[in-house]
Amino acid sequence: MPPRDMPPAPAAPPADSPATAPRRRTHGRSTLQHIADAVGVTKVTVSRYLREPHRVAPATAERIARALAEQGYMPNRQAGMLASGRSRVVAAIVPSLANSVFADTVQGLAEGLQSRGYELLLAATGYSPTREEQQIRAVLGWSPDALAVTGRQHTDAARALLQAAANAGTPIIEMWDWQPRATAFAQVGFNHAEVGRAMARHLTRAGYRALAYVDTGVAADFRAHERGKAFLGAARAVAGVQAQLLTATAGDAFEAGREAVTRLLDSRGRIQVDAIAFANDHLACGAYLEAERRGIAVPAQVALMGFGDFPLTRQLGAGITSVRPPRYEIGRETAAMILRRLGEAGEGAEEGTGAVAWTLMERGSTAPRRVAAVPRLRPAG
Amino acid sequence: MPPRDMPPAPAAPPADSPATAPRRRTHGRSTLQHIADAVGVTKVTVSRYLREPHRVAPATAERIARALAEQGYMPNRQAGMLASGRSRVVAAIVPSLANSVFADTVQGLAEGLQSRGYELLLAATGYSPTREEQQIRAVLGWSPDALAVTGRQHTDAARALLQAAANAGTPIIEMWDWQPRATAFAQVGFNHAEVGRAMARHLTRAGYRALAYVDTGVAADFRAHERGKAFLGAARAVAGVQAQLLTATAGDAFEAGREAVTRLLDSRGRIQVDAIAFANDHLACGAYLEAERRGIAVPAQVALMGFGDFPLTRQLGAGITSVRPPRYEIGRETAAMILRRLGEAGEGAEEGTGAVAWTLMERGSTAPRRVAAVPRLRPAG
DNA sequence: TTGAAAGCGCTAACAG
DNA sequence: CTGTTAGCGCTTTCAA
Repeated sequence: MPPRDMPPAPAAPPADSPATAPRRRTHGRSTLQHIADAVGVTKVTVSRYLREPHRVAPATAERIARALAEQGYMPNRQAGMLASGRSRVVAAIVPSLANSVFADTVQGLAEGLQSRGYELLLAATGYSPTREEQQIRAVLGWSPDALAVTGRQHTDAARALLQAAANAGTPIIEMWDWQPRATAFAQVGFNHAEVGRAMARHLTRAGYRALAYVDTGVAADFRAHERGKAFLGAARAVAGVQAQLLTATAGDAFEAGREAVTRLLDSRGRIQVDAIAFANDHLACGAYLEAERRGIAVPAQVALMGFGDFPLTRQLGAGITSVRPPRYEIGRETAAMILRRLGEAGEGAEEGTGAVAWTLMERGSTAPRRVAAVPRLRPAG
Repeated sequence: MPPRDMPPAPAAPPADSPATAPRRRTHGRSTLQHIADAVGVTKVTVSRYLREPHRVAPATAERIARALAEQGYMPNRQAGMLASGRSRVVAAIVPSLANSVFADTVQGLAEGLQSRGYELLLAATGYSPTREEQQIRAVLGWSPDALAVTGRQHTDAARALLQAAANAGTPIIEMWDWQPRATAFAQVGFNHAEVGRAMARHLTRAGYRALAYVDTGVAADFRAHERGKAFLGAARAVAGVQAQLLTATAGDAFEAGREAVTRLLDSRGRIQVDAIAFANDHLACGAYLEAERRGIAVPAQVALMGFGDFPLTRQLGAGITSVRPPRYEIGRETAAMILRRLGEAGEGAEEGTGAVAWTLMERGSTAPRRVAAVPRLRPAG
């Protein structure tokens, strides 16, 4: 009874289809109708088997299963989405896939989502707000069940698109940032101003007094700018501490870090600050290599710290102090929050605030300065 | 005449729709029908305006344009795909987005494709063949217009899926590898055996005689294994040259590179080979740092070379010699090949072989060995 | 436990 | 230049 196993060539005219007009074009793939014809049921039953197997008679189920396997059936997601209105797709937009920081977040997202049968649609903006707007527009065309974007800075048009989607019931999550005052959308991340302050505190407490923050040359890395601003504010608030701001050149981040160091040298080639914080670890590592080349001791002559906790920070010298952002955790928590809002909540279904913890990884590059180096800060007696 | 501008709330029952049965559920988004109602035409005209604007009367066109903007219309891609049978989506499957090598390829792909209005659907396998199979299955459900995968090693089932898709007319491209004998699918990449041989040749010509190849600990990085195999073969074919194979530990690649160096030390802490080639630059850089820590001079006591041309290779010591793979170019050429096969060929529409050139970047870490170091290879006189 | 009917939003002929 | 007709492959009531 089960007919030929050639997928797209049902032997007889399908009972359920208008026998008069032949199928217009079939893309070579087996459809529910083909399976139904092979088994001798209607496509509804096959569809039901696929979604709620227990609601189909065991005997029928078995024959359907066989036909499915024989024909190598693969569901057409477009059709499914169109009919059901739910896509089982979550879209995520990140600045750059080449940045390992976001790659880890995406990894966490993918793991959390794919375990529940959701597909991940990914787009990168290259740190360009207008490109982000385009990408938001593009992915919304896919009717994702949810959308995760990076940060809280968007063009007005992008914001409008997000707001419209949110109003239509699509969960929108802003990743990698976190503000205490609730914003228009859900957030999963941490507060970058807090990190900037913590970096300043770490250096001042270790006894450093002449500080610099080297910001990234990437204009649209708003979070790095925010850390820098907070760093400077917190540093300058400490008595006896000076702090200056530099902006790294664009291009190769290692070179930019090297160059930042050379810009901080005086005419006799001596470093003018005693500690430098960087917007990211690439810059910090480049700076370390330049210091090493010039015979500037780290941290004896200058302390260095970065952000991102890249593997290389553990390899250079006595280690470069860095802040470990919860990159993977942001992805996981975003996935969890999306699933919750989609009503797919697991056990611990409580809605969190979306705040995720970061850690300051203290390494040799910011070892406490010897007291002798800051004599004037202690009372003479 | 143009009615209210509330998108999903057409004032009157749509002229073109069955007025008896109300729309079942509308996802809050404006549809072609809404626009048509607002303008007073049928949805076909609106659809036509979207695809072939010049075939619509200027007056109508302008009113449609206005309605489109007012309602913030966004096409439903699922519906479009289902109706047209073409998705304007190209899927790509890479081992890892965290690996900058593939990130660049994806970048090239995205640029080449998005300029022609194609969307990129991305999936990562984590270097797992079974995961690749799952991902292939998943993305094929989206009916992509083309599919690019990485490498030529797939599970049998994956190969069958690809073959079926290819038979159904979907262009399938294997990226990052290239075999002279045509394989089942189109290829865009380079020959890794050739690279391995070139690496061996580079070292032996520079006068190194005791070689090692440190392969990656990632079991499914077949291309690295291939380079290693060819490296050993070519090295051993040279008179007086010895070559051994090591496999790096898994985990942090810098640490693995360090560890490889320690494994190559004799009991007195002296390095037993005079040159090491690595499966990738992370390993090579880790090795350099370990050599530096131990006071082993590079290249005087040991030469090092890697693969990938990562930025860090330009920063350490006098530079680490590496092979620059055409990462971005592979993406671009894959895009071009796909567009050609999809009949969207641009000017230079000739089908190439898909072979893309790599470059050996010679740096200080493999400077030619002084003659004195290999005395026994020259005739005593 | 299964089926019939209707329709998701859009495109593709073919008329007019 | 515009409309009519007929689906794309699947899900969803509602009946049987």
